[in-house]
Amino acid sequence: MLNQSEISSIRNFNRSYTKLLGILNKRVLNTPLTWTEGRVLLEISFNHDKTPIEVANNLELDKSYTSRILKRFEKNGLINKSPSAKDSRSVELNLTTAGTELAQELDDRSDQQIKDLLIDLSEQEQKEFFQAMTTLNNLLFTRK
Amino acid sequence: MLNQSEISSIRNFNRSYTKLLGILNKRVLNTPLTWTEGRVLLEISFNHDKTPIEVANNLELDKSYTSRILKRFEKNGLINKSPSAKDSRSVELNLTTAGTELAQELDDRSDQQIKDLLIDLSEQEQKEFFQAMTTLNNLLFTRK
DNA sequence: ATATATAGTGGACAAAGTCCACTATAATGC
DNA sequence: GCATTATAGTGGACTTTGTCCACTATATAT
Repeated sequence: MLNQSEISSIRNFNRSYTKLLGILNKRVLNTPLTWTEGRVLLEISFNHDKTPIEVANNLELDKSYTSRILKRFEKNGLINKSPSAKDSRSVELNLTTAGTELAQELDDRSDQQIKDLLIDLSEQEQKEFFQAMTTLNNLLFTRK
Repeated sequence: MLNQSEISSIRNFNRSYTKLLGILNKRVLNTPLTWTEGRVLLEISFNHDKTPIEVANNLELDKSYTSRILKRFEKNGLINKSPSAKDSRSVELNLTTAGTELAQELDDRSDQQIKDLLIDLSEQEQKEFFQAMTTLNNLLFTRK
């Protein structure tokens, strides 16, 4: 088991990383979307005909809250809703051209943010960074 | 420079870790404090005679928001405010006995959360985890 | 056919945080 | 020393973000 000093270091890293993620996530640069809205838009972009409930479940959002976001998206011409063929209670969501473009922009910016974050690291350090992150990912998230 | 697949992996890790930190941070178990309130309490516990503005700056909180939290803390008997000797516009913050106890409890719980997180890892894996996190910390936060 | 579960929506509310204006005091530039 | 400018703390008003509940319509299970 890790000792007290190691635990403290982990908590310290978590504090720093919380702050960093907060900065990365906070109002994605130069777009009119909040972080959650951005996640919703990207979620819809991943595949066609996703339903509101799928979006809500995948992102662990309240369905009511999700409904309002989607309504806004529709109003702003980012998505369109069509009645579901399989389930007439439900609707299928798809990005409009404008929505697709915005999703692409978000995606590009998010990539760029990561690149900017690592810009000061040497090639070697970037490899180390990636290795270390992969290790954490495996230990924390990919087991069971 | 990292390639697209590596960038995607990093973004994926960040999403997972955002979620994990969100769970860890969300309403610290069995206490009446929100995450931000917890941070404020711990911040005050770090050393004596901290001023509100120091708390606000250190945690990057709005001073008005901080003021309200502190007012609540005082009302609930967690801290007391005494006029600053150095600057008569300001006050010095100190934990009461109850505040100290609660801060200790928060601290203990936060430690325990980390331990719980790692409980399923072997000794060897915990060492790897710590190593990897230390690497990230060094590369991201401890340079310059 | 009836009971139960689920999808989507909106009203009402709560929590968390921001912005602005104000008072009191401190620090700075002459 | 005096005028100007900056800073600490507070509260009002507001926004953003998210939660909870109730309701309608449809689907699924018995």
